[in-house]
Amino acid sequence: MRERTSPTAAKAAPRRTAVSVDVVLLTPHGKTLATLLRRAPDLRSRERWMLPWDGARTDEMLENAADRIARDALGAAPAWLEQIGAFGDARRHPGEADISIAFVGLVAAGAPAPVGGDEAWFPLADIPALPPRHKQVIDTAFEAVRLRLDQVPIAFRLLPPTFTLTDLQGIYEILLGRRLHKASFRRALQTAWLVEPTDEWRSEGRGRPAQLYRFAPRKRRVSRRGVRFDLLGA
Amino acid sequence: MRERTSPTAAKAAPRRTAVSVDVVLLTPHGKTLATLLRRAPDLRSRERWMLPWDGARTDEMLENAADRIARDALGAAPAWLEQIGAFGDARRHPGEADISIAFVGLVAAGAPAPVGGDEAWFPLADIPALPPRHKQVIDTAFEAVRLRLDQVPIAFRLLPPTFTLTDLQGIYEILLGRRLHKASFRRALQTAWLVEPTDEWRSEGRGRPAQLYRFAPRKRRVSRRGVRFDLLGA
DNA sequence: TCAATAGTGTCTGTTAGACATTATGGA
DNA sequence: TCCATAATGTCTAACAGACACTATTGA
Repeated sequence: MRERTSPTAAKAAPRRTAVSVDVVLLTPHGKTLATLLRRAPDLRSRERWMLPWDGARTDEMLENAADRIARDALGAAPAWLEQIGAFGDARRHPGEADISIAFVGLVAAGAPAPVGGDEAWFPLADIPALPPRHKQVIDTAFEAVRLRLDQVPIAFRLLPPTFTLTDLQGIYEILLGRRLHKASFRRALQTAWLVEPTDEWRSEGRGRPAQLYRFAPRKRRVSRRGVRFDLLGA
Repeated sequence: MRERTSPTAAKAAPRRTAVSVDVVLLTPHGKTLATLLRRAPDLRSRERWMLPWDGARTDEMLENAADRIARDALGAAPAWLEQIGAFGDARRHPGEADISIAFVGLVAAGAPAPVGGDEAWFPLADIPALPPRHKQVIDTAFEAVRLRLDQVPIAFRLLPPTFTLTDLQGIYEILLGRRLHKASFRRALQTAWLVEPTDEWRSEGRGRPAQLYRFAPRKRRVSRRGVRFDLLGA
């Protein structure tokens, strides 16, 4: 057994640490997601990119800082914003932050490309070389979104206010990484009372036009489901 | 649309911030969970408690800091340890930390009571007045454990190496906050290949003795489940 | 007309929960 | 013996996935 430090030793004030707030913005992009990267000034004028970030301020809530950073990068507020954790290992950060507090933000499909030349959307499969900590943060962000998918209305934040059920299913397929069964998907959606039809239809090339729906949750699921034991890794 | 700051403005080094690492240790306690609190020295010699915590050090990974704090408080390593996020709102922290990075640790049932008089287990329903940020951290910790319950073998970390299936079901019922069906629970457990029986039995008062099992996952669940739409709150 | 996509009805295998029954110890 | 708990078999309703079919547009 280890020797135990006296509790009063822990009363010492925390040392001062360099802390950043880093934001992963995600938006649908074809059959995958894209994330917004900012050009990092580089003395050797190479192409270098990084996540939008800023130093944490003691006079500002972390959520507010993340929202500010996201608005600066996007020109608009993301449709959803949530913290995914603090990253404090030895991986390098572009601002030399000891600790980075990361947020993930969702942006509805069809967002305009960032106006300046300093930010751009990159498909997740085609991310350029990044500071190591940022690479880790992006991976964690995608995983966090996937894990919360059926508890939080994430998919609807990645779509405009009205959308087709095929659009919605496509988002779920991107996030889950696998195809879903169309009839089952719609049945589950119906019993969950999550969407309501509008009186508009959208024609997409050939084929029958699809009805547009809006997100309009009606019922509170009491979730009396059994245990699932979907345990991963050990 | 907001005026956008130049990207180079974000290149300024983050300011120095007081950061703490705070640990929520959880263990089963009757029909609920208990968390370990440490006595906070108070000048007016009132009873004041807080979570075990320490200042973050720049020469130490956050996970290592949490593990060290947990070992100091417990006298032993917790069976599981995971970060639950950074808390940086205005709520007061006992060390005046601007930002607290919180971890949750699981301790198997039957852990010995902490040796010194400075730490004690408190049932979740009976937590004394705490620094506001610590109250929030404990609530978040319990919620984080509940949400990860069917993705990570959390319940098994709250039990000793061998346990009865009734013990295991009890842990799930504590974490889910509702009763489960015994036969269904055992069927799901069987098809998941998560436990294997030992050749020991345990007699608990009257009734037939229960066979002891150990956690021994055999199969990797490929998880081809459909979407569930268990969306909460909006 | 054909091709392509939207949307739906039916069937079937799986599974969760209810219920009942047997098993096995202690009081 | 009686009681309490463990453990399991059977039935049924709910549901997910497969399949087929109709509907409706553009080319």
